[in-house]
Amino acid sequence: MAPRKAEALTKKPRKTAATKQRTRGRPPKDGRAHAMRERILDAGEELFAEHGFDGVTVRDVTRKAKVNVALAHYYFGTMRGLFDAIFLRRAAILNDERLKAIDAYQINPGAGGATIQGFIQAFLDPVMERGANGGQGWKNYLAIVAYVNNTPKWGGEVMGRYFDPVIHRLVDALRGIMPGTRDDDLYWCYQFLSGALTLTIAETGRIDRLSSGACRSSDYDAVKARLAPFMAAGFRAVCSQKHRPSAKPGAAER
Amino acid sequence: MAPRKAEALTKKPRKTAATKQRTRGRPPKDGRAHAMRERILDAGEELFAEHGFDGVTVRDVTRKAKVNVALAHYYFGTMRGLFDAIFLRRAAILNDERLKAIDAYQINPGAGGATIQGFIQAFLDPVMERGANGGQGWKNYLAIVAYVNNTPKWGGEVMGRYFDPVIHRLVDALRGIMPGTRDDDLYWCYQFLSGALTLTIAETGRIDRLSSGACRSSDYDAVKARLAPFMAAGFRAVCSQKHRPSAKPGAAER
DNA sequence: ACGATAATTCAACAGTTGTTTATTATATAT
DNA sequence: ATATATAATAAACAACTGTTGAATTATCGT
Repeated sequence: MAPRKAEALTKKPRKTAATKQRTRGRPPKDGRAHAMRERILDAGEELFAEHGFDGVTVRDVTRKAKVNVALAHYYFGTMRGLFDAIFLRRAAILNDERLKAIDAYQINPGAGGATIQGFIQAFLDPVMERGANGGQGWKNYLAIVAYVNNTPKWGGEVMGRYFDPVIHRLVDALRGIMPGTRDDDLYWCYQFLSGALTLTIAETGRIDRLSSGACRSSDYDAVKARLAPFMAAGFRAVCSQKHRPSAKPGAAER
Repeated sequence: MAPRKAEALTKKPRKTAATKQRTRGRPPKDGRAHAMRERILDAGEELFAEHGFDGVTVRDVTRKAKVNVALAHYYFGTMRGLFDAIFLRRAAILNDERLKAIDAYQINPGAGGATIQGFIQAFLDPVMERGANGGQGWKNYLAIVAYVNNTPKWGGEVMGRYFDPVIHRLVDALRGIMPGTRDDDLYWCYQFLSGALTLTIAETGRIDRLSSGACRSSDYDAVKARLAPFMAAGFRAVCSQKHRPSAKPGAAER
């Protein structure tokens, strides 16, 4: 590996007098308790969002947080522990909002009753809201969720532990208004929805270049206006076709 | 880092006589030239598919390929060079097939003329075919494509360099049979398609658990039967709505 | 037959890695 | 006031990292 930093070494601040610079020991409290712990979480969130788990070192994180390396292990034990803490910090908040949004829609779906698109919109809205107006911290967090969801090593287990309840809530609601739909149809459709959402919150910048500027990865308003209608139509197309005798695909379309 | 291997050291094979084990130097040719070069590519493909770029070391690759570390640098210069070589090896094949599939469909779309679903199916078919019947090598490669597409660091540049032509070909074809469609609608819809496809070829195993076994990540036949109809319906729903005066989403549905 | 070239391993390099232990300073409970 | 718990840094650890240069053996062009 190539050397990363080449700085002139600073002269060691011998504690003669005058300055009395404290460099070790517990700091005097200044309002915020656990301030450094959260600095570590924020720095890690930013770095993991950009480089993934394996692309980040503990020292990268503590350097960005302006904190000693050992402090990360003091609070989180291992690097994996740090990652999990970052993942957990916002997961509960987001999942709670999503469950409530689906419940609220089911209780009061507005005129005409509940629709597929309505449930999907409820499922998506909290994510869109955080992505659009939650600040950089939430953007970074969503990028981490995208990373985890797409990583074979973790996509199975880690995502499931935290996100499954909301997803089952959505699938159940959709099954309720599309009676007789097969489970495999429902879950495959959910996967298509999940993939589209995942790539969106990853904000890779790919669509920006691909569309020559017609779209911007960060434009959550544009996504919000299109994703739910798109997905609802997809669910309807796949789940309504009565394909018991394995009907050839491509029969009825356009 | 925890120690990785703890093996009893083998006794050094002093070249007295009899065995005459050659351990260094150019090997006598036995049919296959560049056999070791391809062993490195295969080993890297498998490892990068599972762990991503940063989760793999050159030594991991050469160990799996049963080859000396230095040989990887002899052939590929840097680790990044190795990754690029792996990415490139199958990219040309796949893209060529996809371009031909779209062309073939446009020339002879069958009774009733070309459809949205038809073009999407042509775009997807080569991927589905390789994923279903291409063997483990192609599965690993597709997982790498998924990894690159979802990684902010590379999703923008690397993917574009190799995959853009096929995508523009698809988008142009779709614009042709949906005249007047706005470019942002088209490209956002493509992103939804791309995300769904990406998560599928990542084969994370998530849907297996989520669906309690109703779906299997590796079941490309199931995907093939559902993805194109789903996406075609989504494109139609988003691209046909004449939303010049920014029509409220959720107005006409179900 | 022979020199050049290609393909491979060996051995080392300097820097980085996750983690641990020792040390220091403040806060808090008694 | 004093002991204990908390929050932080400093320094070290052994293992691992990407990469390079030298050594070794086979093939190929002449």
